[in-house]
Amino acid sequence: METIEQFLESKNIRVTAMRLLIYKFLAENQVAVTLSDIENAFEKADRTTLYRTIKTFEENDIVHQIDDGTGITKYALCEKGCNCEIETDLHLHFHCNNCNETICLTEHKIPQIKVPDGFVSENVNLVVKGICDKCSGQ
Amino acid sequence: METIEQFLESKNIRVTAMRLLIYKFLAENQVAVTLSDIENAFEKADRTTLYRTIKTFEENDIVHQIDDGTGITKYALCEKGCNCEIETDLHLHFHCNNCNETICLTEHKIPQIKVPDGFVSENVNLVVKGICDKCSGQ
DNA sequence: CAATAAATGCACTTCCATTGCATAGATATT
DNA sequence: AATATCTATGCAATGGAAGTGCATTTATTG
Ligand SMILES: [Mn+2]
Ligand SMILES: [Mn+2]
Ligand SMILES: [Zn+2]
Ligand SMILES: [Zn+2]
Repeated sequence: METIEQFLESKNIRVTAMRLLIYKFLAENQVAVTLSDIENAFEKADRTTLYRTIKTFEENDIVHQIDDGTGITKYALCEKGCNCEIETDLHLHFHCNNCNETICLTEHKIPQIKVPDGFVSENVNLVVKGICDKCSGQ
Repeated sequence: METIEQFLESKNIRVTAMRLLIYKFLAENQVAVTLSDIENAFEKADRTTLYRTIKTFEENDIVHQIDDGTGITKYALCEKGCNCEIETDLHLHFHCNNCNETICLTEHKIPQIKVPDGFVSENVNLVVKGICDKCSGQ
């Protein structure tokens, strides 16, 4: 069982208190979070530090960015076995129009999309909007 | 053959010089344009007017908004027969990582996307990124 | 023509993302 | 251990795009 410390070191990222806290925060949240969400969770920390921490994570394929169409960038931990380095994030994202939460549907891979002749598809962003299970359920 | 004037009137939009110019500009461009693109094309006009014109078009299903992941909203004319009022834009969009242009692939409809139980899909945003025909071709 | 309504232009605001630079903290080197 | 070196953090400022309030111009109506 790999600790977070070991995991970060394996990515050649220095272990700091802040990074551990933010990593744990992301791990606790099953939904994608905004920078403001992180900011609210760590009011003592500076916004820039949080921003740069998440960028460091992103550059090292620890988190992936999600553009769910709200205009605010969201972030979520990559799955364990994900190969962000090689291929881009292939699962789809769901944005709830009711509670405004965005979640990774990591089980749901994006289908192969046909593009016209002459076009080369490199990656695909697929966001489904609607009502999430928590909001639709009773 | 319907003129632009008649078309705007059919949508209960007053015909103004500015609106005609912007409509023509959109019709000339086969690619999706940003507000800045329009601004550059009409340097004499005020940004707010351009902004509000495009919003008016959007509200009346003359143009649709495209979020291609660049962070900058783009707009394109709706197809003639499109039923924006009823269903959301169902075709996919292609963003070229080389020339940065985004185009509507109106022929390519978005496939039915399965979502997990409890989730309700209301609409889907699908953007394929890669290399466009102009950039890949020789 | 007067009264009314809509479109335009200017200024300003808000929100989020991003950067420069100074400082604190950690690592490496002697 | 002391110093030099590098990295992470914090603060302040910037930039870009979207959006709004209000005055003015322009069009429409009676
Ligand atoms: Mn995801
Ligand atoms: Mn389109
Ligand atoms: Zn919900
Ligand atoms: Zn291209």
